[in-house]
Amino acid sequence: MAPPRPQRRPTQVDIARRAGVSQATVSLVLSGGAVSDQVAEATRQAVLAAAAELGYSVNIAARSLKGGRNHLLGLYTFEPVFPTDQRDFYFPFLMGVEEETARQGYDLLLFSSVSSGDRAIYSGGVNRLKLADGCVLLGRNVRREELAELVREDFPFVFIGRRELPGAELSYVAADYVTATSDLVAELVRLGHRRILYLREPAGTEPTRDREAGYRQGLAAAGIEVDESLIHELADPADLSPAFAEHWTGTAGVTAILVEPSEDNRLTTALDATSRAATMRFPDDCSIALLGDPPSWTPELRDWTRFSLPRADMARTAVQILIDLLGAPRGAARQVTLPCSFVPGDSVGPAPDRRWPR
Amino acid sequence: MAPPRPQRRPTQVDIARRAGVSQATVSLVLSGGAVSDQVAEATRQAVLAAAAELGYSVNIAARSLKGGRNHLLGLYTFEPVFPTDQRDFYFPFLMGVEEETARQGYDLLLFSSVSSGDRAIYSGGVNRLKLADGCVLLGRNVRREELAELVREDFPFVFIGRRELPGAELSYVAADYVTATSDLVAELVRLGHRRILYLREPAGTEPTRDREAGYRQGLAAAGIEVDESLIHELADPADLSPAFAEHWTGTAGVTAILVEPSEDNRLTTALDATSRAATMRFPDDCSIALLGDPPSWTPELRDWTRFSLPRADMARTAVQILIDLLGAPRGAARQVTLPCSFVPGDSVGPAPDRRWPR
DNA sequence: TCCACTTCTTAATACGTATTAACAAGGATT
DNA sequence: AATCCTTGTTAATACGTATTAAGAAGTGGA
Repeated sequence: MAPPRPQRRPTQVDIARRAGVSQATVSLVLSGGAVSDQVAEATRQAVLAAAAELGYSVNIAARSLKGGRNHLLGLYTFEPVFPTDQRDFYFPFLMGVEEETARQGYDLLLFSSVSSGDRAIYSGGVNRLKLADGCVLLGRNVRREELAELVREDFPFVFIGRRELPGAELSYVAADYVTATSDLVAELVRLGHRRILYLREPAGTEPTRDREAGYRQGLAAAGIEVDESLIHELADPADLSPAFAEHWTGTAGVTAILVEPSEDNRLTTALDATSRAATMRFPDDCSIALLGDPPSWTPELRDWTRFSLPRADMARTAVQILIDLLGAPRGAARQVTLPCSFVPGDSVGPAPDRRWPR
Repeated sequence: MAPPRPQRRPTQVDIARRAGVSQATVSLVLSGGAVSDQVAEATRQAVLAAAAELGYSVNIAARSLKGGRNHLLGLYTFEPVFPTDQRDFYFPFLMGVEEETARQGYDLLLFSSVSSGDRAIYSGGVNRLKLADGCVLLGRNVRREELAELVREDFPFVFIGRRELPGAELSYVAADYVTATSDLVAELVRLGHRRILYLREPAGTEPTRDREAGYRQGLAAAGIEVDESLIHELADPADLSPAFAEHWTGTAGVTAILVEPSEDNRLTTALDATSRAATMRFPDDCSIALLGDPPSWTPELRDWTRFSLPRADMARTAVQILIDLLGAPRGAARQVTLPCSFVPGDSVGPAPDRRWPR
C-alpha cells in the first residue's frame, strides 16, 4: 500500500533531510544564483535527485516575501468594467494591458471589488492597489484626491489618458488629441470649409481641452480667425437634430461640424436619426466629423469620418512605462503621447459652395 | 520640509510602533478576523489612524505564506486571451467572472505571464496560482497533468466547461450540450426531418461527446434508430462546401445537418460561401443548424439557427461555486449544468418532402 | 485579603525561501 | 609548526503576517 500522500507540499527542508544536506545548500542548488557553482557536483546531483523524487516546487509566496516584489501589476478602473455599455470602450485597453503584462512576465491584478458601495482605492484608509508592484489607471471620473494621495505615497502608477494634477507630475500615456483635431480641421479647410462648428462637451476635462486647443491651432495654421460663437457647448448629444444642424448652416453659415463623441450611444443615435432625415444630408448639405471613436457597440448605419485612438498601443505603452518606473528613482514621472489615426469615412465632403468649382 | 518618506513599504510593525501597540494587535485590527472584536475601540481607532497615515497595505506574499486568505480569486486561461481571434469567445466569460468577483468583494488576478514561452500553471515547478485563494479555469487545450497536480495539492478551482479527470472529482460549471442538442434534434424531427447528418469534431473532448450523446438521445426520443454512417467526423470545417452538402443530400438522403462550430472562423466562412452558392440553398434544399455559438467577430451574412451558451451566467456561477469551495472541506467538488438557449435563426425549415404537404 | 473571572494586549512562533557570515577541512606556503 | 588560502557547507537570520497561549489589568464576590 502506498504511503499516504503528505498533506503538505514538499519544501526545501524535506529535500535537505532526504539528501543529507542543509536547507541552505538546497536553496543554493535550486535557485542557481551566482553562488550556485561553489556547490560540489556530487552534492548538487544529490539535491536535484531528491527534489525530483519529492516533486518539489518552489513556494512563490515565500520567494516574493523574501524579495519584496510580487511580480504583479494592477489595473484599476474608476468605473466598473462590466456593464455592456462600456464593453467596446474598455476592451482594447484591457487586452493591451493584459498582453504587455504577460509579455513582461508579470501577472495582472484587476481591482474590481466593491467596498461599501463604491470602488475606492482607499477603503478604510488602506490603499488596496499596493497589492501590486505598480498600477495602470483608467477611467473618466477620476477622483483627484485619491490620485494626489497616490502621488504622496510615491506609489508607481501610469494613467491611460492625459491627467493633470496641480503641483504634481503624473505619468501617463495619452492620445494626441491636439494634433488629431488640428489635422482634421486642416483637412476640412483643404476641402473649402471656412466656418467650422465645434460642439464641445460641457465638462472641461483634459481630452476636451486638448481638442479645443487642436481646433484653435488648426484654424490658426490655416490663417482663419476663431469665431468664438462657433465653439458651442452641447449639453446633451441627443440635441443634435436635423433642425439643430439646419439652424447653424442657415443663420451662422456653418459648412462643417466637429463633435465630441459621448461615452454612451446618445450621440451616434442622434446622428443616425439625423442622417436618415431627408431635410439635411451629410456630407452634401454639411460635413460632419467625430473627434474620437464612437462607442461601436451599436450597429452603425454609416461610417463616420473621425479619428481613432490607438487604444491597444496606449495600453501596452502604459505597461512598459510602469515597469520602467518600478526600477526608477522615487518621484520620476514619464509622459508619452501617441498619434491618433485618421478614419476617412463618408461624412465629410467639399464645402457646398465649392462642390462644382468650375 | 517633509521628512523623506521611507523607501520601504510600511509594515504592521511600523504601524504598531506609531500607535504604541504590538504587531499582533495591528494584525488583529486590520485583518478583522473572528477575534477582532475583542480589541478595545480606542485601540482599534489608534491602529486604523496610524495605518491610514502611513499608507499601509497588506503584503500579499507574507499573508499567503502564512496560509491566510488574500481575498483574491484567480482566472487562468489555457490559451492567451488577447489575440483578437478569441476576443468574442472569451469576453463574456471574462466579464462574467469580473462582475461576480467584484460583487463578492474579491479582486481578480489574471494569470497571464508567459514564462519561457508557454503559459504553464507549473512553470519551473512553481504553482503560480497559489497567490490567489482559488481559481477559475478556462480554455480548450487543457493540460491534464497540471489539473491532476492541482487536485493533488487540493487547490480550490472551478472549471468553466465540463472537464473530466480519471480518478478525481472536478468542480465545473458546464453548458447542457446534451439537452440543447437533443432539443435541436427534436425540433428538426418536428419539421419532418428523419435523416440528420451530424458533423462531429475529430477530437473527442467533453463538449463533443456531450453533443453526440444529445444527438443520440434526441433521435431515440423520436423513435428513430441511429444510422451510424450519419455521424461523420469533419476534420477541416472548411470542407463544408456546397458539393459536400449535395453529396449527403443526394446519396444519403440527408435533409438536415448539425455541425459543431469551430473555434476559428473557418466554419462560418465556409458556411457563408456555401450559402452564397446557387446550387444549394438553406433551408430550402437542406436545413442546417450549429451546435453552439459561432465566433461572432466576423460579420455574419445570415442568422444561423443554433443554440447559445449562457456564458456570462456560467462565469458568474463558477465564481459563486469557487467561493463556496473556499469554505468547504478538502476534496469537496461541485458540478453545475446550465441550460443553453435556442436561437431560431433562419437556416432551418421543413424537410423538403413535406414542404407542401397538401 | 484573597480568589475567580472578565477584558484586553502581547510574546512567541510558524510559514518557506534567499543570503550572509562563519566555519570546517585540507593543502600550500612560510 | 604556524599561517594563509581555497573549497564546500551550514547556522543564523530576515522577510511580513496570523494565530495561540499566556500575561496584565481590572472588577466583583466571598
